[in-house]
Amino acid sequence: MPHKLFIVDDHYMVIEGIHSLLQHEPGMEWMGHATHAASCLAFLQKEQPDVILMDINLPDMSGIDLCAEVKKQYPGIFVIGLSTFNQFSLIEKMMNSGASGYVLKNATREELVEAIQTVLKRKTYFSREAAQTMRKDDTRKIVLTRREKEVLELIADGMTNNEIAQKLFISVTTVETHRRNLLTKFEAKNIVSLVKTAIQQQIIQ
Amino acid sequence: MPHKLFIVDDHYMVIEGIHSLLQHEPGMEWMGHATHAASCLAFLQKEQPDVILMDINLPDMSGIDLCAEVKKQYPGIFVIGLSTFNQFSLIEKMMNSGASGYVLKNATREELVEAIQTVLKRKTYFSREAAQTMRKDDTRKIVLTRREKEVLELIADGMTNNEIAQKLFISVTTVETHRRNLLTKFEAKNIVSLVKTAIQQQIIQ
DNA sequence: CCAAAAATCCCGGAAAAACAGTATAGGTGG
DNA sequence: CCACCTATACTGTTTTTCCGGGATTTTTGG
Repeated sequence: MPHKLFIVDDHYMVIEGIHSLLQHEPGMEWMGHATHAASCLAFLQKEQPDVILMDINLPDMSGIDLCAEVKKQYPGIFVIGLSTFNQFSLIEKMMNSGASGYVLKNATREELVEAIQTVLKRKTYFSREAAQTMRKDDTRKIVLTRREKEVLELIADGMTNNEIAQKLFISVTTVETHRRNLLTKFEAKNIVSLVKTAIQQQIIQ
Repeated sequence: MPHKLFIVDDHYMVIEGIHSLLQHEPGMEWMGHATHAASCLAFLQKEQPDVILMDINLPDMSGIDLCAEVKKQYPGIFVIGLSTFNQFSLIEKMMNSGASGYVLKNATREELVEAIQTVLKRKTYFSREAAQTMRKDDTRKIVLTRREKEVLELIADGMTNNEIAQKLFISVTTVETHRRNLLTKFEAKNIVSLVKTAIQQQIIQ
């Protein structure tokens, strides 16, 4: 029985490209595609593939959330994340949503085939460059509490400690403490450089 | 005589996808592809296409710089920018490098064909969403002087006015003046929010 | 239930940024 | 050649951040 494959990506040229790359691959059945999350979920109500290749940047929902939803409703489907971005934070979030693998869009046909075959064996697959990113992990993870992230976002919006205190109905000194803890966690010498690295590391937008 | 087409993109699936989408299009000859800037330039020394579809994110050089180089050496070749990102700054830079059009990667086959046909008539083409982005241009352009950008970068790295003054061999008060001018230009209430918008608008990295 | 983590709060002082107001030298382009 | 932009520089005041010390209460997970 051939393994059924489905792809979710908003780029027609990528869908067409993967279709073309895999069309002569034995043991794989092309079930079709969706260009957004909603149509993907609608399709799954009727038919279920064995593997979904899922882009992270979709117009209506992030691939990360879509993956979590799919795994919740259909735990048996294996999801492979597909993205241009070779970022630790993205790969990590995708895997936490239950994905079985992550493939960059510069993957070769061979990598694609290997990814699909590997996840079907209930193993995890990363394309070469993605695996490299996961290995080095030089930017060791900065973990913020809910409140700290909230305060950081307001700081990044240009609010002063005083304004933040009023907005959150807490004392200025508390805001000041959060600010100091943030500086320690980021090992930053001031808030400006902190905000820069927070944006670069996708901690805030 | 069919129009010769070449594509530069580091994503095999995109190359394959475009090839597949355009293979039955009459009047177009597929010349081949390159996955990085160097091999593109090498190819052009032997043969020249009429149109190049050029990705902006290449491993060895930005598509923006590659486009400028290609147009300098071969002004007769029409370049169409190709990218995931629908950002004003990118589209603008690509057009300033001499591109004739800009197509997002979510373009349909019809848009691709139209883009190629349009640029061959020496006209400019934008895919639907890219055109939208160019039209609204709500973030009216913030123009910084060379020195202001230099100072801004140092500020964003967490340096104080004093440190910057020493580094640039100018007075602290001069740095302070630059800082004030930056705040005025960005209409920001402090440097933190300024740095945030500067990163978002790709003015700094 | 209890320890750890998270969130809250306080003082005081030094350092830096923000704000207001001015000014001058040098280069560029119409 | 003259207006305009750019880069430079200064004085003084107010506001905000940064840093040194704490401390208490609430929440959460094993």
